[in-house]
Amino acid sequence: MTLALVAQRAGVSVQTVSNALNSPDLLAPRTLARVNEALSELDYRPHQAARSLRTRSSRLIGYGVQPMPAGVSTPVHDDFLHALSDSADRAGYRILLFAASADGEADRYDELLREHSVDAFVLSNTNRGDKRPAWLLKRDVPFVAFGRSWSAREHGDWVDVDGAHGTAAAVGHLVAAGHRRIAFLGWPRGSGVGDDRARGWREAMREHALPTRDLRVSSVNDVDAAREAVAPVLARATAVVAASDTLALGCYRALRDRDLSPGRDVAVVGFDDSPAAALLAPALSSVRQPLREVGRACIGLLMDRISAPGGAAQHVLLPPELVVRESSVPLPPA
Amino acid sequence: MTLALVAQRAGVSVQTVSNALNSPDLLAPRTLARVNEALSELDYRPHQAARSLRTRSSRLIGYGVQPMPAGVSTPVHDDFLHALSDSADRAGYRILLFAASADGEADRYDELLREHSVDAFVLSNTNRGDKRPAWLLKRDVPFVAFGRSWSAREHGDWVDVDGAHGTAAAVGHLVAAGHRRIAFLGWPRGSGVGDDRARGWREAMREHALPTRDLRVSSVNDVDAAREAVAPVLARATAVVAASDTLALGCYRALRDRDLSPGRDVAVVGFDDSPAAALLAPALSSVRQPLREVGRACIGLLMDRISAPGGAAQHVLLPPELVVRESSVPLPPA
DNA sequence: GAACTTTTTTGGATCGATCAAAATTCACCC
DNA sequence: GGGTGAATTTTGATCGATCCAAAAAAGTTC
Repeated sequence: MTLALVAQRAGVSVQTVSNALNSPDLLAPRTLARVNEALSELDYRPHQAARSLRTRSSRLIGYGVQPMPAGVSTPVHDDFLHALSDSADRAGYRILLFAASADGEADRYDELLREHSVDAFVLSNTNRGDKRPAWLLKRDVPFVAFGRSWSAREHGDWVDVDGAHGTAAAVGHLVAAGHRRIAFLGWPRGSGVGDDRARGWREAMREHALPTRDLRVSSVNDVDAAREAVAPVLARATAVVAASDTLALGCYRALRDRDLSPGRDVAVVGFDDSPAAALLAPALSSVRQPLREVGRACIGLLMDRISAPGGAAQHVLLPPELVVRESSVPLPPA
Repeated sequence: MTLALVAQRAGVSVQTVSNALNSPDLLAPRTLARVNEALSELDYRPHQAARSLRTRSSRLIGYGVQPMPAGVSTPVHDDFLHALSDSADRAGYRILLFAASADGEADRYDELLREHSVDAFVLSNTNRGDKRPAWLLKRDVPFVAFGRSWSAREHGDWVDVDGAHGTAAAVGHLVAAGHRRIAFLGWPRGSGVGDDRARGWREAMREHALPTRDLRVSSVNDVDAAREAVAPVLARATAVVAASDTLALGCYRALRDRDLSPGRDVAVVGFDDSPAAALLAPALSSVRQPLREVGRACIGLLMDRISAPGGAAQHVLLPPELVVRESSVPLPPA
């Protein structure tokens, strides 16, 4: 099934069929109709390799999957991948998956570019000191990062979830439920994401004229570490906002240690809405990242970048959504 | 960076360089060395589109991501995707991700084939009555399914996890710990995966000369449904093997309802080793699917199929691994 | 109806690799 | 030294779509 066959069938030249596909406004209406008929009768699809060779564009977007460090549950990004593929499809692009090394080596990226296998990249898990953005920027390769580059000076396009907005929403919700002493269980200072979530809590507390003194504790992202870290603050607080569901679970454990019940005695709100959140007893309130929208926005920015390579960097900050469950509302009398 | 440039630098013809890459044994050692030098000095990579156009093979494998029905936690297949990309890479292939509709419509698959965008497919989530295998088989399109086709007659290649082996291992482990009345909490009969897991339990019980009568209960894959379904059997059993972690969690709830403690009073083993399993209190023993190996095997079968399109169908059944945690061993005295 | 635009169609070249077959080089022997 | 056959390298054509420039057709104007 080639253009030539379609052309023969429609009684026109190959170029005319190509025009019918790529710039239909060049054709006389009568001709266009005839070609379109042949096109759909033969159910024609252009041969991607041929098109790609000529136009020097693969219409493929690279996405590197990193090996999951055992135990760390990546915020299920199935949803994200689906949204990414779906939006890309609509824009006439597809996603090329490749195995990226955990440390963000650029080799794989370089290889794909030299092979002309991809036109652009979507990055995720961009951590502080990630060399990929600068590397791509220098080479004028279109890319978007899911996760802003916290290392300030760089300015590539990115889409991110407004963590501060999420923790602030959690505080707002708890305040409305009557809480005043709301603690924050976060990660050690220094991680962009963690500091951002902490900020949301701090600012929201200030806005409600509530004290934050002695209400912030930190722990690495591990259930037992969090359980120990949060213990001392439980005497002073009636609610805890955690920077992740794992930390929130540590908080559950610490409460149980003191024969207190999450939700009933102390309200708890997590972050990420991992699959486990809904399954816990009591079910954990958590802040859900709008992964579908993130995927959509990534493709949107990428298309802008591809069509206007020199344009100013764009940033999209999406608000997450607080999912209220049993852990932050009084349980109904059984 | 084209073959022509490399050829010029090495002082040979274009074809010679191509041969150096594709059939190096055709070249005289001296020439090969010279070409290789030029090749690596210029850091040459073949233009995929050009290669693909000529060889009529994209070296891309299609994988359709389905939209995740909300709430149902897909067995985190991040790991699977990484293994898939990694193994594909090693075989000189890459993964093309596309958004597939939930109901397994073939349109998208057809489109990709007509565009020559992919050479083969990896299917996952093949449920009973899935039309994709038959469709691909009829068209002689190479594919592998993750998950055997339970609908008997079809014979495409597949890789699957031996569910029966997993539940049998759970039974063996429980028997070794002294349990004799071991119940099975499964899904309603009729699902291939569920019946397989049930069979493993039944056969292992028989092998250990243990009774199964009145020890099997079923429920849909929902925590609260499972909680109710498992209740009656708890009086008769000292251990429960569940067909999924969700069901196992329902069992936890049912035990708590009766003031019993999972692990201490009644042992519980789940299936899938979802991220939540390790986080529960007590941590849930569960059967882990070897997703890395599954991914590797999928690519292996696919390569065989591509090189020998007419060969007999191959099947790979991988044993899962029982991960023992607190829920199935006596807790150490605190 | 000639001269000049504007619109539509055509032929030929091109992207960069591989295939098939021809041309060259090499080794060996009489 | 030339002939034979094998090993090695080169030439020319091709995959299928798009770009370019120019030809053909249609439409305007005087």
